[in-house]
Amino acid sequence: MRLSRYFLPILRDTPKEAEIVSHRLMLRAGMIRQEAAGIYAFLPLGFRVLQKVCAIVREEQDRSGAIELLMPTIQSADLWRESGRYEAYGKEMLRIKDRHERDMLYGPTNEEMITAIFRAYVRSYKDLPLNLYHIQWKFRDEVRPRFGLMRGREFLMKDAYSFDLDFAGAKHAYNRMFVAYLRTFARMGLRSIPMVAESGPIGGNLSHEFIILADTGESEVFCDKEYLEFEVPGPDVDFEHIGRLQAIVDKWTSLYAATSEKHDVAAFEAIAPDKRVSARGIEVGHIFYFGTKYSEPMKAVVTGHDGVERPVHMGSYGIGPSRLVAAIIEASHDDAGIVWPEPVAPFKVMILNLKQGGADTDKACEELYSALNGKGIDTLYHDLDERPGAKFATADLIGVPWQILVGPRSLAEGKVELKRRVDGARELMTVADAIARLSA
RNA sequence: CGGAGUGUGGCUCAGCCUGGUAGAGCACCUCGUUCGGGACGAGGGGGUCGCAGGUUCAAAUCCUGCCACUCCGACCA
Repeated sequence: MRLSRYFLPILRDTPKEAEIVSHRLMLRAGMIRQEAAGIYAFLPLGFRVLQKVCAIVREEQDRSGAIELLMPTIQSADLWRESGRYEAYGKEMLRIKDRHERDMLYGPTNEEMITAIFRAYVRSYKDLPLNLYHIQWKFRDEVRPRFGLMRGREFLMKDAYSFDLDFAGAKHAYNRMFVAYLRTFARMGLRSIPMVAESGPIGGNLSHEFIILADTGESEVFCDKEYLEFEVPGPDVDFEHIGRLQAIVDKWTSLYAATSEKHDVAAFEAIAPDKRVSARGIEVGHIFYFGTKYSEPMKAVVTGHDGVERPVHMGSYGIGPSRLVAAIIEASHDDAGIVWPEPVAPFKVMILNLKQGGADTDKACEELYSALNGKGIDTLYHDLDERPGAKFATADLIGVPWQILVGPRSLAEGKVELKRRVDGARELMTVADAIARLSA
C-alpha cells in the first residue's frame, strides 16, 4: 500500500476525551473514530488489525474443533421470553420494535438463538459433541461506556457454544476452549492467565476469566508469579485426547489466580511473598460451563444410548476481538507510539523514503516495494513528500514492526537500513538482503 | 444511576467573570527555500461559537430549558 493512496488520518494532538493510552494511540494513529458514546468506526488501519486478531481467533477455534457459523445481530424477543431472560436482562439490552410493533432486540449474546438452532436439528447423542461459534457485533447498553474500545457499547465478540451429552463431555469441551484460549492470546503476543471467576448473568458454576496484566486494567487481580513462566501449549496439541488436555488445564489451574470478586486472602497469603502478584488486569476472554440452564427451559434435548431424552449440557466461550486490539496496545507501546506484535500488525513492513523525489531513493524504494508485495508481505510505502523526521514519527506511532529507511546517506554505500520497532535496533544491508530477511 | 465537568474552523485551546459583531497554534491550499527524528518564510481558504427560547439597541459572553460528550463512583464482556 502506498501511503499517498491510503486513508490514514494521523492526529498530531491527542483528543481530550481519551484517557488511557490505547484509546489515545488508536485515535492518534487513525485506527478508530468515535461515532457516539461507546460506539466506534474502525478506520482502515484499525480494521486491518481487527481482522488479523479475528483470523488468529478463528484459526485457534477451528483447530480446537469448533465450527463457525454466523447468527444475526437482531433477535426476536420471543426467543428470550423462552429462557426467561427477556425480563431478567435489564436495561443493558437494547430493545427495539419493528414496523409491526413486534418486540425485537439487538443481541447482547446468543445463548438463546444457538439453543434454538441446535434443538431444531439435533436429536441424537451421535451428533455430539458439537461446538458452534461466530464472530459478530454485540450491543450492551452500558451505563457508562469508557476507555475507548475497552468498554464500548457495541463490540465485536467471538462467542462459542458447546453441546454435550453429559458433564464429562462438557468438561472436555470446556478444556478444549481453555487450551484454545491460551494459544490464541499467546499468538497475539499476550501472556494470559486463567483466573477463577464469577459466572455472572450467563449462569453456571464453572468459569474462568482470561486476564492479561496491564496497569490500566479494569479489574484487580491476584495470582502466583509462576504463571508468567508457564509454557503455552504448542500447535500440535491433541484436542481429542481427553487426558492430555485435562493435564494441561490442571497445570494451568494448579496455582492461585483469582479476580477480586473471587479473591481469597488466606489462600493468596499462603503463597511465598516474592511469588505474589497483585495487579490490574484486562479481561480478554471468559468461559463458562452452565449445564442445562438453557437447554432445559428451551427443550434442547438429545436421545442418549439408552433411548432416553435428556437436555444437553452447554457451555459458552467469549473473546472480545475489538477489546483485544486495545488490550494489545496497552501491553505493547512506548513513548513514540504503538509497538505491534508481528502477528497482529496492520503491516509487517513500512518503507520510509527519506528523500522523496530523489532518483536513487525512489528507485530503491520502488524495488523494495514491488519485491515485498510480490512475496505477499503487507507493506506500507511512505511515499509522501514529507521530511524524514515526520516520517519517523508516523512510522513509530503506527507501530509497524519493521521499518526500512531508504536515504541518501546509507544508499551512498549501496545499503538501506532495517529498523526493528520493538527495540529500535538498526542494521545496514543491501536491498536484496533486506528483501530476503523480511521474506524469511 | 449518584457526583463533577466540557461543548468556539478538522485537532488542541484562548476569548465568557466585566455583552460591542470571533482569535492563536497545529492541520489544509499556493509559491519559494529546505530535507536522517514532527522545518521556515510569504500569501490564502475555512467557524449559524451544541440546540431552542429569553433579556438587551447589541449575546460566544447574561438567564431558562434541552441535547451531546467526558471524568470519578456504583455496575458490567
